[in-house]
Amino acid sequence: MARGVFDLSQTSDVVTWNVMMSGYNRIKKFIESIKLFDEMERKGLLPTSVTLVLVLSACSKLKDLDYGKRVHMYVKECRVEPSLMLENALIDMYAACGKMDLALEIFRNMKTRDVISWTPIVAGFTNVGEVDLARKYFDQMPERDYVSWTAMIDGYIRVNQFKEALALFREMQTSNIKPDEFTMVSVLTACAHLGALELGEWIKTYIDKNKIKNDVYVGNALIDMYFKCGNVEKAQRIFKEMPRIDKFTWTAMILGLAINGHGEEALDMFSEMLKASIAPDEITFIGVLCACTHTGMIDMGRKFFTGMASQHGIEPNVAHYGCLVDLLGRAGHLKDAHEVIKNMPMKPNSIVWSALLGACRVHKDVEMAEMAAKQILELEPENGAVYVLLCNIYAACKRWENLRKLRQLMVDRGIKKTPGCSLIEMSGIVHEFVAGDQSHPQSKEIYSKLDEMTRDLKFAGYSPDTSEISLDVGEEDKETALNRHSEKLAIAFALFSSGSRVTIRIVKNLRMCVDCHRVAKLVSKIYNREETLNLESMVQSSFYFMAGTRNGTDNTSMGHRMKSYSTPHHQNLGAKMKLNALKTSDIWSADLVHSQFKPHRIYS
DNA sequence: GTAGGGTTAG
Repeated sequence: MARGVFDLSQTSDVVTWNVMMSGYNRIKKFIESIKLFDEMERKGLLPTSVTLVLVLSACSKLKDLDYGKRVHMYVKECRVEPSLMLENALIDMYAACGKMDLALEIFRNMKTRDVISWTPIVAGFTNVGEVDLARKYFDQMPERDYVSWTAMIDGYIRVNQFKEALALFREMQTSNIKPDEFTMVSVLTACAHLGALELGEWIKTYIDKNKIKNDVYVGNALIDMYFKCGNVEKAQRIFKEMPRIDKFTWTAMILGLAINGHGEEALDMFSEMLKASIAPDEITFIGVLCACTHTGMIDMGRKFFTGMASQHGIEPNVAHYGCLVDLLGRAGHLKDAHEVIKNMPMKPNSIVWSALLGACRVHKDVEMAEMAAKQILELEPENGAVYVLLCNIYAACKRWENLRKLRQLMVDRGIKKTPGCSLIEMSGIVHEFVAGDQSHPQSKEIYSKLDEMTRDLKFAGYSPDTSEISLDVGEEDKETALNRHSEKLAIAFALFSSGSRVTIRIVKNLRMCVDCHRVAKLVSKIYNREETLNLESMVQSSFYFMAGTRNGTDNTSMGHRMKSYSTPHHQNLGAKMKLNALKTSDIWSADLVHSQFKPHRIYS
C-alpha cells in the first residue's frame, strides 16, 4: 500500500487515484480515502464523478456530514454532471448522517431513480427511528431487491418490532427474493428476541443448504439466538466450529453463558478472551457483571467493576452502574445498592432505579421501593410498569391502604398497564396469551389442562403464592386470578399440545410473578417424577427461563431469562400479527427457497 | 475504478 501511495504522487492519472481510493474503502480505511481526496485537491487534480462517489461513500460510513457537505458544494460549484450514481451517493451520505430532509431534496429532484436511490431513504428513516415513514417509502418502491428487503427488516429490529421483522421476512420469501447473509443475521436477531428457536433452526439449515456465506456475523448471530432460546449446547457447538471469531463472538459467549446460569464458565470465557489478546469492550463487561449477578458472586463483581477502568481503560457507563446495582440489590444489599446510585458520577437513569426497585420487590422493602419508584416516575411519568411493580410490593407487604391510593392515582393519571403476555412457538406458529385469555380456539382444553395441572401441583404440596396479587380480596379469588396468568395458560397449552419430548419455551414481555415461577419449577419436577418415561427430556431442558435456577441459585436469578421486548398493544394485533404466524414446517417443505405459507391466525 | 443493508445489555 505504501508503494501505491508513492506511485500516486508521481501520477496525475485520476483513474489510478480512484483505484487507490476504492481500495481504501474496501478495507474500511475511510479516513485514508478522504485524505486522498484532500491531496488531489492540493495537487489541482480534477476528480471524476467516480472519485466523488467514492469519497461520498467514505463520508457516509464515517458519518462525516461536514466533509460530505463540502463534497456536495464541490459538485454544485464545479458543475459536475450529476449522474444517477453520484446522486445516489449523495442521498446515501445525507441519509447516513440522519439528514433526511436533505436526502429527500435530492431524491425528489431526480429525473430517474433506481433501487439504490430508494434503499438509503428507507434505511435512513429506520436509522432515525421513523420506521413507519421508512415503510411508506418501502411500499412505494417500484422494485425491491434483497438489500432493500433486508434494510426494512433490519429497521423493524432497530425499534424492537421483531414480529414485524419476521412477518416481512415471510413476505420477502413469498416475493421470490433470495436472502443473503445480511438478511440471515437480521432474522436470527429477531428469532433471538422472540425465543423462536424453531425458526432459528430453520434459518441455520437454510444457510447450510443454500451455501449462504457463513461469516463471523452469521456465527455470532447464531450463538446469540441459541443462547437466548436457552440452548447452551448448540451455541457452544457453533462457537467451536467457527473458523474465525472476533470480540463480538467472545462477548456473545460470555453474555449467553451468564444469562443461562453458567456464570463460572462465562468468566472462564472472559479469561480465555484476554489470553487471546482480544480487548474487551464495554458490552463485554456487561456480560461479565451479568455473570457475577446470576451466580451471586458479589465480591467478584465489584472487583471486575473497579478493574474495568484501572486494568482495561474502560470507564463504567450508566449501564454498568445499573448492573452493579442489580448485583448488590439481588443479593439483598439494598443499602449498598442505593449508595452506588447516590455516588455514581452520572445522573442515574430509569433503568438503574428499576434495578433497585426490582431488588426491593424481591426483598420486600417498601420504603426504598417507594423512593425508587418516585425517582423513576420523575424521569418517566408514563412508566406504567413502575406503578404495577409498586402495587405488587404493597400487596406483598399487605399495605392495602397504600395500594388503594396508588390504584386510584393510576386511574386519575390514566396510567395504562402494559398487558403481560406470554408467547410460545408451537410447530412454527407463535401463540400469544394474555391473562385470562379465552380467545384461543383450544381455550376449553387449556383451562381443563390448567385445572388438572393445579390439582397435580397441590397434590405435590404446592400452595399458591398470592402475595403479589394486588387485589384486596379473599384468598380464593386471588387464586383464581393467579391461575389465569398468561404464562400458566401458555404452559397448559404446551403440556397438552406438544409431544412429551418437546421442550417448552415461553417468552414473556414482563417479569414473571413469583407464583408462576414456582409453578413452572414444580411442573417440570412433578411431571418428571410421575411420567419419567415420557417427560424426562422435556423436564431436563424445559422452561428455558429457569435455566438459571438449575445451578443452585434460586429465584433471585430469574426474571433475567424473561427477555423484555416491546409487544405491540393488543388492540393493534389483528392485521399485523396475522403475518406473524410463521409456519416453519411449511417453509421447510419446499426446497427451502420459495415456498408458500398457509395463512394462520394468531390468537391474542 | 462506481452507490444501498449486518452482530453484543438493561
